[in-house]
Amino acid sequence: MLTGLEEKILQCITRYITQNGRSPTLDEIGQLLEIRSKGTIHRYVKSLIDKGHLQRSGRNWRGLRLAGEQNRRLTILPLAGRIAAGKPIEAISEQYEINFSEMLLGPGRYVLEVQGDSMIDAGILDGDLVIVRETQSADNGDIIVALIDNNEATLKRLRKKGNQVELIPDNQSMTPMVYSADRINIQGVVVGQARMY
Amino acid sequence: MLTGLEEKILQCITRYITQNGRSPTLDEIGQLLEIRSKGTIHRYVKSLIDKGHLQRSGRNWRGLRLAGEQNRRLTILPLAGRIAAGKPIEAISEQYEINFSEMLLGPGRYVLEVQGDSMIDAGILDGDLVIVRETQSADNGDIIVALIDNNEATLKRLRKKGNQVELIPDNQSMTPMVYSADRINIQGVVVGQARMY
DNA sequence: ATTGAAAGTTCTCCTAAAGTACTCTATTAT
DNA sequence: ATAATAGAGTACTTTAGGAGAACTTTCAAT
Repeated sequence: MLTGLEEKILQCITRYITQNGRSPTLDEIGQLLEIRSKGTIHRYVKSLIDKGHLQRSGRNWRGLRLAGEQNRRLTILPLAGRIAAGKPIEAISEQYEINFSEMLLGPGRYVLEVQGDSMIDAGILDGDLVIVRETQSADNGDIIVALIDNNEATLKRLRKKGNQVELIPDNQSMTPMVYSADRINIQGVVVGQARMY
Repeated sequence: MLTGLEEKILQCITRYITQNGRSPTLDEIGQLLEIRSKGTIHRYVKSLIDKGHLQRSGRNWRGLRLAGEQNRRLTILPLAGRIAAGKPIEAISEQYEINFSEMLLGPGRYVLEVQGDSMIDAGILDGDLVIVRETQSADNGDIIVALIDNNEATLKRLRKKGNQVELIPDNQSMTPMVYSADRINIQGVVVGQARMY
């Protein structure tokens, strides 16, 4: 069981690591928590290590690590709230976090850079990255990487119709194409999309 | 676990190699990092080699190579190629990788969930996540989180016009709004966007 | 093949910053 | 009253990072 201060310090360290990618020094913890004495901080950090919530890697400075499962938090960002036009940011209660590792770290994931506007109405623009999960099967409505006649690859939304397969571009100016099922090879389904500015 | 300088040197070498196709000399690293003593550089390059992040190929000059990137793999995915409607996937030469950590792990990053369609033409849809870097300043054309009259928060594209600030929705059905600069508070700029299916 | 400049290696010395180990004190709940 | 919690502070040890001298190795120009 953690005492109040231990709890505060652990939260502080977790937050610092997710934001800065490395652990804080004792003094930095002290500054954030407005505690002047690093001896005090050290005492509680030590007890957190003893209790198994933290690890010290070697004797380096900034060598604190979260123990156990919390290592994966590297790809977690704080979800600060929702933003809508014309309203204040709606703060999300408590510390809700958004974890990108599900999207990124599963097996068989790879990234494709999208060329062209065929999925523009789905918010997938020219130059965007899509994260694809390798699979041979997909459901209606999934956005898939399809290989046509073992020749052309394309990114489209899937609709199966009996023995036929419809590949639907999310772009009003383009028309769906229908193929017999044996001409289409599903290579993967899109599980995520990202863009960097 | 890398120390601050080790991290800096590793980044410096990585950048140099990607830009110039060969590794830098110790002195060049020193110049880039403003460290006069190549003995110091050598010490840390050596420890990076010992830790498995770098390799030395033979004893040539400029013989450094990047090695085991396990640490960074968390946010790195293979970039398999480009995909365009109607064409085979254009394989990307060599093993190019896409690193999400720049976008995700910088200081002061947080995530907002977008509500509404005001940025739909920029490919930011209702429900998308935007990764925001906290800052008070932004450039024209940046997508920013703006606080209006310390009251309403909104996600818009920025255009400064002298003493006035224009907040432009990327949505044809909505009109830009103009404010005097002192009513607008920039809270951050959007550095990334992501969507999970 | 020789040679000299450039690059890499090894070493010592130094300082500032960070971590550790204490003691002393105050507050609070049982 | 006592134990647990929390804070301040002092003294000490260890580590990170930097400078630079002296040395060896590599490589290209002669």
